[in-house]
Amino acid sequence: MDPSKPLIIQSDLSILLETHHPEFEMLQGKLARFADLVKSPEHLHTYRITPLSLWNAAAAGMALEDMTSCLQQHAKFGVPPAVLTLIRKYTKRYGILRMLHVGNELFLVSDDTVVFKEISAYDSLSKYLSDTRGERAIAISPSHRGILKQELTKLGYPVEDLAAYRSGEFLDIPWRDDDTTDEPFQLREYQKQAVDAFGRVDHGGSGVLVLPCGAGKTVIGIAAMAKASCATLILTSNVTSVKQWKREILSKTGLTSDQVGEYSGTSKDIKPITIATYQILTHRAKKEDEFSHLRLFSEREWGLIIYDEVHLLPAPVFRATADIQATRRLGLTATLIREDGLESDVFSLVGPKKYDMAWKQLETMGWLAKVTCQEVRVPLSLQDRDMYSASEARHQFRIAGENVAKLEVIDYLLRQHPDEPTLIIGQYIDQLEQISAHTGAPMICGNVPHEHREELYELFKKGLLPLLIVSKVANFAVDLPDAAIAIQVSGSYGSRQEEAQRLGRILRPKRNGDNTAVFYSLVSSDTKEQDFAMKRQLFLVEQGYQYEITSWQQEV
DNA sequence: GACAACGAAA
DNA sequence: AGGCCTTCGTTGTC
Repeated sequence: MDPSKPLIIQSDLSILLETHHPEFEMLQGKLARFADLVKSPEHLHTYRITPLSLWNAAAAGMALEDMTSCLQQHAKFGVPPAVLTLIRKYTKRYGILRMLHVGNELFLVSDDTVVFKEISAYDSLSKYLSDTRGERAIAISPSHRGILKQELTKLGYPVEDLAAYRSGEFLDIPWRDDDTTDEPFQLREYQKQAVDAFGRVDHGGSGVLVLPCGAGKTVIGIAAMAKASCATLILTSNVTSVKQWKREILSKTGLTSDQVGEYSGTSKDIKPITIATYQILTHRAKKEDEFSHLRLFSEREWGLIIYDEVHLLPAPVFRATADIQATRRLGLTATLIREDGLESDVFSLVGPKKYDMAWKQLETMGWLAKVTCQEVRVPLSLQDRDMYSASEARHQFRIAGENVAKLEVIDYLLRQHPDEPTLIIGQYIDQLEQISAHTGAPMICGNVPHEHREELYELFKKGLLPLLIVSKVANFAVDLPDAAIAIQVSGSYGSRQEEAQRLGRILRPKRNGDNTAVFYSLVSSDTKEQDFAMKRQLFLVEQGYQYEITSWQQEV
């Protein structure tokens, strides 16, 4: 026992980390690789180790000894033997079952005959596992490759999929020789590592790369495409992003515009490289209709499918993905967290985590700005306080979010940063209109035409407009210019992704000197909003951002 | 055939 | 639990 150590390991696989300990930051970085942060009050953070967090860590190349020794070296009261046993057991599970081809046949194999017996005992699996070939192999129908992995993962038996892929239609994708500059395009070191981690054939050909906003995920996707040299289907979250992929592909590779198609509401171009939105794949005119656009998956001999923002992948696309397991798949995301809990389907159907890069590490290397986070607690104004206590529970969150006392905090913060490009981001149109009227700055929400948006973006970029107020459009607008200050005035309940996305708006490296940016989150004190704010921050705290909490005192 | 306006879906 | 944004596909207009 050593009380000076910062970790307490509990037998339910939760870990407590003291935040004021000198080794806090180092351990935060390590734990994030194989455990999930579940609570982050000021003095003591709680992590939880789950089977899935261990499998993803193992798939990304983290050794069992790295995890256990990290715990053993820093545990105040030692590591309960039962915990070590469980970690070992779960981690080793990944790799016990493997899927592979022998000749043209697909097999589920294992050296562990006990595990084999265990899974055979499940009634729900028996229909996939009838064709046994001795004690260590079961022949699998190719059409069950996805559903079987999905089911086994849910039952606690992840499958390492080393089976072959179809090569798909060949397509030469050369990097463009750039005539206009002397500098040929170069992947950054970590981008190369990510592409290599994905491409390692001995580890299976599909998986997910986890990198922060602004790390260049598109470029990594293009590099993976170029390496695979095949017809590629790219799925992404919205039309702006479709256009962005197309632009990047045309500028970075030797492909011409007649080889790159957009599949969306307006055009249904299926080309060797085709870019589509998740929305069109899951579009139906009526609820009882079928998802007719899912046919896109088999309209061509795709050799690679890229799932951009894989944390947004909708359920019907999972189902379609289960059916195309012989096609290589690459998932790209800033976070494996889904607000709907379908993380295990990403793992089994798109693929395990192959590579991750911590946000703070990119910051240290200078690829991201140094962001300070501040939560400003604002007491409810008198009128809002009455309304808050008199309202039904389901209205209270909004009242707290729209607290008018936030206006004077905004004034104060704007005075603190007079010369820096600033975004105010919020959830409620009414509130944002009020702020717009109060500050005189323009607001962009859903019904502002794109043409007008672009004008405002342009002015903001040139520095002619110092302040821009944006609604939830900020969650989607790929082309929203970068700022140095972000003030979040309200948000959607406990969305960790939204918080990360908004912080992402100020991450791009700053040209002026110290490369710093500030993210403010305005929260009504002693309300529901305060509880949700903590939940929202979890992902960023896991990534090493510390929220400094200040209480707003009314100015006299 | 282009494009604005609208309702439905998620 | 609720609010907002986006996108699709259809209809109406020239």
